Order: sequence, then C-alpha cells, then structure tokens
Amino acid sequence: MKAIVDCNSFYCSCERLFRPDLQHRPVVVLSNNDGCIISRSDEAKALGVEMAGPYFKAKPLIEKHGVATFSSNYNLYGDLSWRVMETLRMLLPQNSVEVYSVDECFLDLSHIPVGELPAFALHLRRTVERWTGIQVSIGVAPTKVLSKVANRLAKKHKKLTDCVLVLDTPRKTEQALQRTPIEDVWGIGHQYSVKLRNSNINNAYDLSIKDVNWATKHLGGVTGARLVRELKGIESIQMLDELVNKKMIATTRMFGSPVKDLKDIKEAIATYTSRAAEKLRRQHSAASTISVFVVPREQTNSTHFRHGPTISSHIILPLATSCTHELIKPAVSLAERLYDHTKVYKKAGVMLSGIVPDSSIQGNLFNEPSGNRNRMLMSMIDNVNFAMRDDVLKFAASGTTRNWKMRQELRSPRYTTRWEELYEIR
DNA sequence: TCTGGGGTCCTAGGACCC
DNA sequence: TCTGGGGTCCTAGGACCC
Repeated sequence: MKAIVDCNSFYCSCERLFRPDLQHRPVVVLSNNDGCIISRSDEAKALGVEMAGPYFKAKPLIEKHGVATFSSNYNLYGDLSWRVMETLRMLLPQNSVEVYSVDECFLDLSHIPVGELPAFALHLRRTVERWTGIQVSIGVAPTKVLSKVANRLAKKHKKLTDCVLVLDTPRKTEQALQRTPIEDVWGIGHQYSVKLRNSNINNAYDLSIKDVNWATKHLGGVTGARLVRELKGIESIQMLDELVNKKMIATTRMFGSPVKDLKDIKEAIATYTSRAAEKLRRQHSAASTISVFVVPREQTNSTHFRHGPTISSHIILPLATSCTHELIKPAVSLAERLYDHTKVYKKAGVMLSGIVPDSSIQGNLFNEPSGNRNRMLMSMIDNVNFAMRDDVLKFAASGTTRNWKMRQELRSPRYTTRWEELYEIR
C-alpha cells in the first residue's frame, strides 16, 4: 500500500507556528509580488476567500474580516518542509519516502500489514505534529492516485477522520470514488473535467469503470490510461527514486513594477541566470541550452486576465557549463536581441536545459573544457553566498539598483534560517 | 513517368501538478 | 493599478537517414 502525506494549509501553518495569536484567526499567504492568494487557512476558506484569486480583488473581504495576510517567505517554508520530511524518513525504512512537492510526499508502506495501517498512519500524523508543529493529512490506498483520493476526503472531514483515511477494502474505495467530483481527481485539470462532464462522467467512480483503451484515446494517451488503471487499483505510477536530477531549470519572475529600460532587463536576466546556475551546480549538472524570454505588458480593455505573448529565444552552447559567467554572456545577448524599446515589460525569465552531469561534459574538438579552475571559483562563490546570505558575492552584470525587484511587503521574519531574525521571547 | 517503408531525433505546444 | 513560479510528461509533425 501507498500513502500520501500532505501538510494542511502548509504556508499558513508555517506562519502560525510563530504567531500563536493567529491560531484560530483566518490567515492567507500571497504569491511572489503579492499577486494572488496561494494558501488559505480553514477560517479563510470559510469566509469565501478564493484559492489562486488575485489579492487586490479579495482585499475588501480580507480587510473586512481582519484576515492576517503574509507575503510568501520561502526560507521559512523550505526549512519547515525539510523538518517534516526528515521526521518521516526517521519513522520509515530507507528509500520509502518520495518528496513530491514542498508540502507533500508519497510513502511506500508495503512493510506494514494491512490491518495495522490505520494505527500506523495515525502514529505518523501525530509524531509529525508533535515534532514539527505542522499538521498533516494522510491518505492510504493501493495506488498513488487512490491515496490522493483518500487524502482529499481525510482533509475534508478532519473531525470524522482525524486527518487519516485508509482505503483497505474495495467497498471503501468505491464509496470514496463516488464522493470525489471528477475535477478533484489528481491528473484531471480544467480541460479534461469539462470534456468528461460532457460525456456524463461526473465523479471518480464513473471514470474508474471506463475502459483503459477509451482513456488512451480521450485523456492524452498513455497518461490517461495510467490514471484510469490507478483508479481501478492497479499500480501504474511507481515510486520514484529521490535525487533524480532536474531536466530543466528555470528562474522567472514578474517585475515589481513594469520595466522599460534595456539596462534593467539585462540586470534582471543576469540575476536570474546566476540563480539558475546555482541550482544547476547544486545538483552537480551542467547545461548546454539557455533560453531567455520576456513578456511585454498587455494593452487590454478586457476585464479578465490574460497573459501577454511570450517572446523567447535560445542559444545552444558549444559546451555544457555550470559557470555563471559563461551563462550570463549568452543570456544577456539574448535579452538584447529580444528587447524592443517601444514596449514595456512585466516579466522575464531564464531557462536552462540540455542538462548533463558535470562529470561527463562532452568534449569538443575546438573548445577545451574550462576545467577545475572555474569550478573552484564557482564553489567558492556558492560557499560565501551560503554562509553570508543575501548574495554578498555577485556578478557586476546583475546590477545594484534592482528597479525590477519584486514586491514583498508583508513578509514575516525568517525565524528558523537567519540568526538576526530568530524568534524572541521576553 | 513513376516515387516505399521503417526508423530516429528534435521542437513546439498542450495538459497537468503544487 | 494590482492575477506566481517551477516543474513534468506526452504528442504531433517536420527533417533527416538508409
């Protein structure tokens, strides 16, 4: 059997951990740039604050009810996420925890007898809460997709389930599927849910009794077939090894306010490139393709939101590299190429792909690999930046004025990762 | 004048996830 | 005035090979 562990209202719970006064008050956390709402406490959900809705639209409601509002504080969330995952790793055999996102992980529970699963899952949930202060919900079932179904119901009926639900009989599984609207199935997004409802498939059960071949045809090929098999209880999505390296690394940001100057765009691109290169080095990889994109501001009269066109271009490097300065040069030249002085920009980004392990960089007849000198320089910079924080060392191209920096007006202290922001008790 | 079959590799774009 | 960021996987179709 498999389980999914999911932190309840994770970002809000992190904020509350250091603000006990907010325990029973509504809380929301905003996306980067304070753009939209990405986490809501149960109290905020009850008030009707919408998930992923724009902040400025929800603001009247938020102010009326005194909802505590925070900008996202990824230093804090990342650290608490690590503590939750570590706790689970300590309670389970090696390699049976697969981190799926900052607030979720899958567990392989095949070593636990089925009859003992409810008690074991409850033990996990309570231990995580006692050790980290974070409340989680756990769904247990024969497959990953079914465990997601169980998890959703556990979370939805907290009082009844104590945040744990085990689907250990066909009867229970069928009931759970009946109670899951089709759009809440993991892997069914907006497009597919509309399509399925039009074919009179309204809940997870309806989909689970469809033929696998039908799914192949109508739900995006093998992905859809896998999904339907999982709903039938046939294991089709395996547990993944941890430490799988990323195949693409991106750093992209909305600007705090629209940007017009090429100079600012180039600084932003250089900064994003530095960040992306750090991520690359952290997984000991090098990249051979660098793409840059910019998004001009939309001139629009329409009331509902649309993304402007994305203008992008890429360069394939003769040799894969992870050195910031070797990546900044092509990135900035791409930015120059894309820039149009008649436009105003609201977003830009850098993507690295063609990723290979840095131990096996393909040689090239005309280019000597840059070798150890650069790698040593880079790891020195990484070490200094890690120890001193806040990018003490950076490349000149990144600039110092940073007119394009994102807004984060309501960020809480980084209680657990900065000495000077440590929680104080008087 | 006629123009096969089987394959690989790459890219763009769609759909989804949290 | 103000709508996030970072990923994955898959398919179709074009270019190219013998």
